[in-house]
Amino acid sequence: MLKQNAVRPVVKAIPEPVLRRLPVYYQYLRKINLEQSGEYISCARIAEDLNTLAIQVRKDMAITGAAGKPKLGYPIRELIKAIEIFLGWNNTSEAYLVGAGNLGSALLGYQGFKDYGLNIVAAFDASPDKVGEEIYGKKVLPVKKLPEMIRRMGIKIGILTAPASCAQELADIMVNSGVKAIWNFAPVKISVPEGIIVQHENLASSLAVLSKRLALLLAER
Amino acid sequence: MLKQNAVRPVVKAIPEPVLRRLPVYYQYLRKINLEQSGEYISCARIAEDLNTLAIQVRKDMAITGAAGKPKLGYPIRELIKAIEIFLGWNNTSEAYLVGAGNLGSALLGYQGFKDYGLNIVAAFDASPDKVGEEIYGKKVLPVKKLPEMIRRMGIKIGILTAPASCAQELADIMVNSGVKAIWNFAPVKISVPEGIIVQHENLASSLAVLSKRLALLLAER
DNA sequence: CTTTTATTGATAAAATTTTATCTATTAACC
DNA sequence: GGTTAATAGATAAAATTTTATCAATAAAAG
Repeated sequence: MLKQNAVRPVVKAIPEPVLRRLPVYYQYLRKINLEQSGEYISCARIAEDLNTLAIQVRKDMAITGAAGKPKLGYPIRELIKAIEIFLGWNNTSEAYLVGAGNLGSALLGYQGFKDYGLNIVAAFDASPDKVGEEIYGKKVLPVKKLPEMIRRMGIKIGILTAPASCAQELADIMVNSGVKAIWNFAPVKISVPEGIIVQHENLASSLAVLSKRLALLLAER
Repeated sequence: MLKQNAVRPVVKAIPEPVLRRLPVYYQYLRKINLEQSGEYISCARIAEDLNTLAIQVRKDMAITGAAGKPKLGYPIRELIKAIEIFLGWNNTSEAYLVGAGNLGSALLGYQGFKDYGLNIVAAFDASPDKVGEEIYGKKVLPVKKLPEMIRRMGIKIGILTAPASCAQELADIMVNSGVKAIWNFAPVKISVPEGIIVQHENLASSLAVLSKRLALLLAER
């Protein structure tokens, strides 16, 4: 009999702060890779440019498995590759976007996602006005067809940009049809069964950090 | 002579995770306040609904200064008010948005900001096509006028939704004209003088967390 | 009016994350 | 080729954040 507990954490949980920093390095390194000719880059340099600490950069890189050389630093392209592979951005995942409003349209038009291995295949909306339209080359389909399409295409990622009032309902539909991860832009918490991932994107959270810092700054006299 | 160091941290630095959670409570509490009739709500209930831990909720609430009553919980409306005041969302700040592209337009159209004390007064863009337009009732002005307008209106917050390639340049303009905080949606790190706040909103960071979790989930067989 | 119980608030422990220090490696220089 | 210096990698310490425990309080019940 196999000891399940001993086997499970082969894939050690990655600290969220690390995961959030990796894309920052990634964007930076790709830029550097285009701009400069050198093959290698040091932690110190990365840290300076991104104003953080060299040690943190080194630790973060260690997590992706990237290896550097003493006196030289990390090979830039390998570093990029390592992050890409680590995050699973090397092979594209297809996603449906649900809710073709302002924000939804903006996301449909965002070219950057392909760099992150995300391909938004189509959009869905409840409004008859929007259905049939094309937004940045992506078809807008009726929500009614969502379950069938998720199943047929084996879609695992849903991007939820619908109003708060229907977010839960749409999340349920997605989950029941086989979606495993929901990127939730609606400003409400949505409940999902265990084993389903919800990544809540909350502009307000970010704004809160800014607001409070600004308030403190301005209060300093 | 006053000891500056002793005086400075009257306003204790607030942990960022706490700041990021407060808006989640805020959104939740406002919803609860409309939906249910009870005056009070307990940590346990909040924690259950938001699936987190009661202790964490209590700690977070303590930071805002909100006080609860044994056996009853927290007065809902006071809690909402406490968060609002704590984050400085009770009095509105005016902001300019720079870069009226897809994302910029989406933000201009987002009604929620007024709940967070943020009022986007106008947009600026470099493209002559966009200048003169109105987006969701907000005028799009030429970037050339940005410095003057920031000064004249005493704007402290800039929302940067321009392409990566001109982000730094626009940030410099804003800072030089008096902006104290930049909410940066461009996928590049921008450098600012000390004392200026940059809040970097990186979709890729959020996506990274989702990607990795999904990869781990699917790898679990 | 006393007892019970749910709940906050305070204090303490544990876990995690960040930062520092030290060691080993290797390219560049002499 | 040996020496120096820059840099990654490993280990350890510090700081922060989360979670647990316990004590105090006051509403509700008897």
